Amino acid sequence: MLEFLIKIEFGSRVDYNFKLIVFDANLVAYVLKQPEDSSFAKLGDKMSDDSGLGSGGYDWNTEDELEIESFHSSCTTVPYGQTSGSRSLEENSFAAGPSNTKVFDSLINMGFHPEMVAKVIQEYGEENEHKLVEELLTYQELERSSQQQQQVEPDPTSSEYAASSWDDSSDNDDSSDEEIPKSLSKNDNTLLSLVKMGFNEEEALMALERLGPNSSLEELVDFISVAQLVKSEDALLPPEDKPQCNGHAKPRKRTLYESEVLGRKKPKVFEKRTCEEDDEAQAIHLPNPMVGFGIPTDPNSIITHRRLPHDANGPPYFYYENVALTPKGVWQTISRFLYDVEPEYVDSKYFCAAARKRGYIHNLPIANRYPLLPLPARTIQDAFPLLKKWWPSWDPRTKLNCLQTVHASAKLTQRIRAAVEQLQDFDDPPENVKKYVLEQCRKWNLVWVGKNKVAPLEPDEVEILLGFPKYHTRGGGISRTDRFKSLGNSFQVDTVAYHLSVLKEMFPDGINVLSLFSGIGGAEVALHKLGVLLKNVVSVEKSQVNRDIVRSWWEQTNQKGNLIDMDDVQQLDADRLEQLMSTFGAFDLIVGGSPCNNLAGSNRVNRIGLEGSESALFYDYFRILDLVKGMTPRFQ
DNA sequence: CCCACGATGACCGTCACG
DNA sequence: CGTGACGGTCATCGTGGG
Repeated sequence: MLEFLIKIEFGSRVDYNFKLIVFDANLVAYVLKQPEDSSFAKLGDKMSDDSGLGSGGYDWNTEDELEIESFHSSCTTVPYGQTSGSRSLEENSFAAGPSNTKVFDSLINMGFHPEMVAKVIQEYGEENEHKLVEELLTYQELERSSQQQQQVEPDPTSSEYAASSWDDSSDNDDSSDEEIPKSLSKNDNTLLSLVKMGFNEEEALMALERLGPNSSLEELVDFISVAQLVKSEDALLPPEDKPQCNGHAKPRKRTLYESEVLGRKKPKVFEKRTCEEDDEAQAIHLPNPMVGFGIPTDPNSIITHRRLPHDANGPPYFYYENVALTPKGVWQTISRFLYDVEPEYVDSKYFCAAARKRGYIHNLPIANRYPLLPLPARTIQDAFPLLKKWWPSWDPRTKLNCLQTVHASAKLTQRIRAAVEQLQDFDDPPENVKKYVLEQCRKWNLVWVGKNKVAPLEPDEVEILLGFPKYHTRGGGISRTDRFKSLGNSFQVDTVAYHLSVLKEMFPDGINVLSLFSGIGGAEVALHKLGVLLKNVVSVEKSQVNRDIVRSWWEQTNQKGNLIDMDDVQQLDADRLEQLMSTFGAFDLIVGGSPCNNLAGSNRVNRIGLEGSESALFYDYFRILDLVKGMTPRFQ
């Protein structure tokens, strides 16, 4: 079966090639002059450095992209599969090069195909991982859109099988995951031979994958030669045909690919990303005021209709959350993974007395939302009436800032007391004292708890602000520090409940929930408060204390359904999901907020973006969501 | 009006230590 | 387990210049 596909694929590839014939005499000359140079990568790097513009701006990887594209949509049956099998492939293909396996590993862990990862690393180097992710996403988009195209208008000569093979096997990736790398690892020697012959290992690898494990060395050499020729063909595009892109090389090949190969409507993503300026222009910017598609307290703010990208539609419904203020580009990446759904940015200060700026990406309907009742107090003074007595007139705060995992030290509150005690007139302090005190109060979310006294909030108070039952996190062996930590990492229940409220009417008999990174169960509490019956909840949470909290809440609220908890998202693979779904049926909702450690502004140590060790768990959310999405039709 | 510039403020945190 | 020390990025806003 695999061989059959590959052969057809090869045919289709040749079709593509002929659409792209443009010769680059310079490049051909260069290649010929250096027949012993085994690494075309050098050339590629050199070229892409001064990239895009001018006569030297040869776009080395144009053909690679086609290769990836066509290979991926046909041979590989798991779009973003991540397997141990891929490892061997990765190691083999990189053994010869000076590769940073950390970067490679991390990209593989995000679920990208090793082949694609190898390509982009070669093209862009390893230092800018974010860039690499962007590129990989771009490839994925391309793949997705062409896959759709194929489904809509199958091409009898080349590509109809692609859609069907993909569809048929998207549910059981096990077979394919193993199949491809196995066959490749059997060809280590062949690969080695090709590299020794002076071929770039990537090209060799590509050829091997293309022609199958049983192809002869001659065939492979032939294939690579043709590939090289075609690469060079692409390079002679007249410069004026190349969009001017601020010195960045890649965009041209996309437009080329779209117009020449796809020849059909351009995927939105590529239009957006044609030039750097467009990147800027379409950068997701935060709404002001940050009310998302509306808040219950301002009917004028409410939008009841939006258009979801086709791929985004359920089942299952999904709901993803993370901090709104991330390093640049993070939400673009998240959004592109999550089927290009536009984030809904909401500040929970419109739901409670504390700010909490978060982005939510979900495919839920947005009409007829309703809030939990009673509405929580939305000012500090209403939420904590006892504080009013001590609140100075010159502290204008009515809302708290974001509730975090840490709180102010006793020493700081002591310093503030000292500063305030010295005042001759408490109600009218000098400007510098006022400024210092207010600054610290805002920074640490301090409240006035007595004469000259400020203090951080207690965990019980944080629970209330976040919409949890009082003492939700108290007792059962959890320390005060851990309470702050768990609460600081949690959902604001009222905000999430408002978004999830549409489920109540849709699922009168209850829902099955897959809750990833559950924490202290913000989503579960929200659903329960909404009166949505929880039939089966599979909850994945690393922290034991958090799992205990959820379990204890589950028992305390006399839930009739099942709570299955797990400690590691990595355990949740296709097999496990298959097992769960065949026991309970399909999941109706996949909810989760992945760790923000490497994104949050409070992190001074390693706020390194989505590829950070914690925040990269987002890719597991996506991986699992995408798996479930593929499996769901069978369990409906 | 537009743009550049600086000031201001907010931020689901990490680490070593006792 | 509690404590206390540790900046930088990013968005917004006001200002002054063209």
